[in-house]
Amino acid sequence: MGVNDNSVNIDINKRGYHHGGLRSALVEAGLELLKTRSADEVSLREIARMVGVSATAVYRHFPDKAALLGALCDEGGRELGRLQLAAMQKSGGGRAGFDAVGRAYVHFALDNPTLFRMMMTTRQAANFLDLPQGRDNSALQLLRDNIASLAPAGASPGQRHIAALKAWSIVHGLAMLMLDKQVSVDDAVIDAVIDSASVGIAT
Amino acid sequence: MGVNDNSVNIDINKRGYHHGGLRSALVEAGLELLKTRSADEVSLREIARMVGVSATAVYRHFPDKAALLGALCDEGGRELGRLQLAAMQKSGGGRAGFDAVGRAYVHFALDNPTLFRMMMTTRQAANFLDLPQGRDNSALQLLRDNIASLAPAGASPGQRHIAALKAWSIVHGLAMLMLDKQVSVDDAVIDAVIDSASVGIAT
DNA sequence: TGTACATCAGTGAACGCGCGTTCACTGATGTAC
DNA sequence: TGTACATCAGTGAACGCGCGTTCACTGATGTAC
Repeated sequence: MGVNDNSVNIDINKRGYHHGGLRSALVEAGLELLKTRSADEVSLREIARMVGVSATAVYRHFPDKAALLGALCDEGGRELGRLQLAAMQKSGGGRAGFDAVGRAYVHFALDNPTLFRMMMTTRQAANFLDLPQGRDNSALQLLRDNIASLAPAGASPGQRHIAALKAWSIVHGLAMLMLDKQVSVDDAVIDAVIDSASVGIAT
Repeated sequence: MGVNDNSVNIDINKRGYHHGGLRSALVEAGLELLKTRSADEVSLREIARMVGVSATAVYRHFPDKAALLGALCDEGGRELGRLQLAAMQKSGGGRAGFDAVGRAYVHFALDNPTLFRMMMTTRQAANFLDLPQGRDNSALQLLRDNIASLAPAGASPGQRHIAALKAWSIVHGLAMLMLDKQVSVDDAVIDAVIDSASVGIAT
């Protein structure tokens, strides 16, 4: 601002600008872009433009566009995990915990439409119902653990599996329907659906 | 096939070939293409190529690419409606009817991955829970009617609304998770989830 | 029945577009002696 | 402290790509007199 723009720009364009390297600046910008653009509108060039760097600079940090988008998905997965864990801890666990985790899931999707879609479409990460111990999918692990603890004592593994999948389907379906504007976004409705879902599970 | 390919081609290339006009041939080819291609791999040019016609010929029948894709969605909606109605009638209605309609929904999605996604993403048609009387969305109307008839006698309109949305979320979520390969496709699992969903509703 | 003209569904060449990616390069920083 | 060299993160020009769409056109069919 003002007279000294030149020197400012010079400072900025030194190494180590962007507080943590170009790589994380690109990821940050990418996540930002994904909030308002659909998947096919997300270009490597535009992400580079947002950061104020040439498109080719990206190739210093990622082998190709897919890798850049993959990094966005990774970051999204971590963020979702953090949000769900926080929601869980705040709620105190149990049925309230399940509700909180489900709500966090839906709200994350609504806050990050394209990122959420991309994570689901392109990541194999979340085949969590079939895995004994997901490594990095702590986000979804939480959901499963919750459901397991809520199911009636006499439930068979098969029944628990179906219950978990049903619960996941509810939050996932609700998120997608609202994302696609098939159902209008309404926090009270989200709460009510999730609440009625946990009734079904706990019974 | 064989010697007379020439005359065959000449016959084919007269007006009225393709049994019903170029328009429906394009729609047919488009639906076929959508079965194996993702949304951003679907090009107007390729659909035209499949039919054996120049890309510009498409503009005789549709103002632009979006209109062509819109026609595919319309056809998809009609097909889904037919399938759900047939499933419903075959099942005899009631809770079995709900299950059958839900199964038809999921199977349609799995059989038409990109089309289903497109219908959901780009069509406003299905905001059916908020509409008093959907005109052309008979497909989704069925689901709502079923749930209304299954809900307990004393249920309030608000409760029915939530129950309907929950049911829709379950089948939609299950379909999307399987479409995205987050959950492996398994008819028995589909049946079990939908069955456990209708227990929840009928109770 | 023949002729003149309008209509209509197709053709193929051409356009501009933004994209992902490659390339040879530059100039600042770090390191060895 | 100075010099020589390697490393590294960036630059900008250029590429080929398939795309949607436009354009002027062609030739067959339908219609009026």
